[in-house]
Amino acid sequence: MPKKSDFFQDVYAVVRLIPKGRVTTYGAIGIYLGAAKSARMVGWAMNNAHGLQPTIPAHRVVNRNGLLTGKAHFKPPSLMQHLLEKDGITVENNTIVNFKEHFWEPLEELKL
DNA sequence: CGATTGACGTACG
DNA sequence: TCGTACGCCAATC
Repeated sequence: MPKKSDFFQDVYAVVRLIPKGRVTTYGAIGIYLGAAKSARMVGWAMNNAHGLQPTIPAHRVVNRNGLLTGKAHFKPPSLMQHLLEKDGITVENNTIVNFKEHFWEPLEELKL
């Protein structure tokens, strides 16, 4: 059977591997997959991941600025911030506080 | 099948 | 520092 774009599957795998209390960026995932310039595809993967199983912690994936750009796609939109705070992450003005400290880079954690 | 859109990021002025 | 332009690739219109 032909398998679908491994790119999307890989995105889901990486997002699922994000530890609790940590966040990453679309660009970081794209770089890890070897598609640094295809950060948009990561976003598309999330869009497709919405509602699929296992649950994808997309709330831990934000843009490079630490801004919850995808919060509008959650149900309700405030759910994203809620989940992040539940993980111990402070969110203010749709932006992660101390984003750099919470940043989780797949290349450093998965390269092993 | 062509044009537009999109949960991004970088480059340029 | 801010705003605009472009690239990237898949899905949608």
